[in-house]
Amino acid sequence: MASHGARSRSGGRPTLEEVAARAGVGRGTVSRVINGSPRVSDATRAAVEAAVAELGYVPNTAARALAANRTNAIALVVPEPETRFFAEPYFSDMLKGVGAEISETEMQLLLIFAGSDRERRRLAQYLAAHRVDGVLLVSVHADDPLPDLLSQLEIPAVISGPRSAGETLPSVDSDNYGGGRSAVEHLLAGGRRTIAHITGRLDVYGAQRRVDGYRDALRDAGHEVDERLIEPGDFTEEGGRRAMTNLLARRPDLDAVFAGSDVMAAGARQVLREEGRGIPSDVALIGYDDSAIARHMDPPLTSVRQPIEEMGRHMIDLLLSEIADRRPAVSRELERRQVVLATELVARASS
Amino acid sequence: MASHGARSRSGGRPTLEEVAARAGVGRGTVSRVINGSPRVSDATRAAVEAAVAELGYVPNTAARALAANRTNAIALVVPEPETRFFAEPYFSDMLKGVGAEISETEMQLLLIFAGSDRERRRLAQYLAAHRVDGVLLVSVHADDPLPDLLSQLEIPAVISGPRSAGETLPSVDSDNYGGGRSAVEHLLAGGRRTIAHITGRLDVYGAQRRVDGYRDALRDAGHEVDERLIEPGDFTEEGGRRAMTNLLARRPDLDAVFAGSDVMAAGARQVLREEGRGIPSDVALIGYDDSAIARHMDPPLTSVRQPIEEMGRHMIDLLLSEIADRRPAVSRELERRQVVLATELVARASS
DNA sequence: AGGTACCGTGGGAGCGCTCCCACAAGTGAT
DNA sequence: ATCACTTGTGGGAGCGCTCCCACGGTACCT
Repeated sequence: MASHGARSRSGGRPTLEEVAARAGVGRGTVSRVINGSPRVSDATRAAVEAAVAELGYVPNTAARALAANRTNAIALVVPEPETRFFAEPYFSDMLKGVGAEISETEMQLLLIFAGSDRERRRLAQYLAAHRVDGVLLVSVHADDPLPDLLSQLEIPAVISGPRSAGETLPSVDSDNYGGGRSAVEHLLAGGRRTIAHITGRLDVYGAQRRVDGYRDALRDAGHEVDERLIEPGDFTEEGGRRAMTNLLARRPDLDAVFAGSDVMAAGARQVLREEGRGIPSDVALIGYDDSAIARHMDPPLTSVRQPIEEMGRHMIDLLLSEIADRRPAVSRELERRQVVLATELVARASS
Repeated sequence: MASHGARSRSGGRPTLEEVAARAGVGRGTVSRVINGSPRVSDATRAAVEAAVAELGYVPNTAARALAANRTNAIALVVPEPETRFFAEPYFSDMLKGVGAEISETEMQLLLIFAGSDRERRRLAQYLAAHRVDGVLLVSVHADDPLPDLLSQLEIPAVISGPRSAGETLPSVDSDNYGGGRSAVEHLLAGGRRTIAHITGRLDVYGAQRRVDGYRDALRDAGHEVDERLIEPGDFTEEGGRRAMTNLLARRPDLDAVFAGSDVMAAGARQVLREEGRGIPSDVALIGYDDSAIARHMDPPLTSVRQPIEEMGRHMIDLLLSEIADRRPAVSRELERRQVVLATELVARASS
């Protein structure tokens, strides 16, 4: 009676204390059972579990987070203006993988958009407040300050697509090099000889790797690499058009084009059509991503598929283990954790 | 010295108490400033704000949630197996709108997948624990138990796409009726007379409304509605193929098709091609959603665009106001809060 | 002058947990 | 029988806030 009375603000939900009373044990014991500690006798554990079931007890996350100084939440940070990430199927597929994997755990997934400067500042505050146990970073640019901020704050993070060959953060990526190779090898196998490449934005490491794959595949097949056959694009349809136009001007004799994305392939296709080149009769065309566009293009577009959903799963796995065995930053920098998943060439009528 | 010593588990971040000490005021006063209470003198407020800035103070969310019994979080619940929602551009666009709007606030966005039974049970627990202040429900089926669970738990919720004309939950929708009408009116204006309709899944209210719009547009133009021109689809490409085949068998004289989705239109297009019907020379084709498929189809597909991003924004707005002015459920059932946004017909070469 | 009304402010109590110390009881070696 | 562990358990203290009561100070009435 000394206090202002039970505020009972929790909407009548049972607390640890009540479960303890019901089970005839102490608070600590219930906590131990809830958290799966082995230091509890079987009989006691059973009694507590019964009480939990009878009362329909659900732990209060906020109290837990406050007392234990962890949040049980991880953030997926989306650099929104990067439309590439929002492009189908990348975004939804990755989310599917992430969602599936995380729902196996007690963790909750926070979605944070870091597009505008305002949002970036908010995110920085957010991270400074340690409101998440870990961060999933997707499609980060080479010069993005976010990764550094994260390691400075010592927040575990996993990146999709390393920023460079020397990436220090754990990362999950698809085999862009192999994907590029397989596209070229497929075209060579189809008898093509003059194969052009429309690259993605070259400040994206994955796009560089695709170019590397393109080059090596040609070399390994005994072809010389003509730099005039490589034209930079920017992942957009318009960029694809422009690149295709330039390529045709420089090497009108080309008989195949490997585009660094389906969207750019769509742009290239338009130009080829306008120029009266048949696909695949005159020019074979290959895209990258295996998006809806590829399936519905006319002719249907051969494309390199990335296991994006699986990448999402791996990212969560990596991040969780990163959170679990946090050890001194020193030893962690030594063991690089990089996962690379294989791509798959989906052959269709365009090649 | 009586205690186990300062645990200092918060990673050295400043607390309210420290800010108070620095500013030379009490804890309560700092709290008032942080929460924008008007009951603080200007001088005090300035002092506190200075201290906050100097110390780089960021409030601890968990402590706040625990003390105030609210979470400052809202959940976006995604019924994952509903591939329709995951279809481009629906998902990413809505997320863009939701993300943009929520980043204007202090709220955080949780993404929860409720596909499998396991996930559903987890969600129920989650909600029972009142771990979010409100819920955004997308693409809910007429028989989904979730909405009832939410109102039972008295958790504010907003639904995208009402389940029926008598929807009791606040909802945001696009004008499916008007969209259906505009498609048909466009075809009529183009001189088409025998207009077929491939519907979406009719257990989706929006799909029904599109049919209603189709019917009324024909009637209002003085045409009779031939039920043989209406064929149920299921939003899939294969469903579109099947429906188109049936329609051609029944009414080989049709000169236009309004498909309830772009994907179904893509299926219909294949069949029309196979049957040697020219698009739009013999048969005009219209889709719905204005997805990437529509833009890249050959010929480019006329389609009805929904302002999905805007819908996302409105959903957040509705939900926040719902959370803000929580009042007795009785009075809230009376005032239905339903927002309907206009669609836009995007004319392309297929019609 | 005394009363009444409000400010603005300080700080106690408590939110529901986890952490950890203390302690009883049991086990085995000496 | 004594000592040293180990195992299971209870409960105090504290996490960093919000809520709300209490209280001194003004301002305005009668």
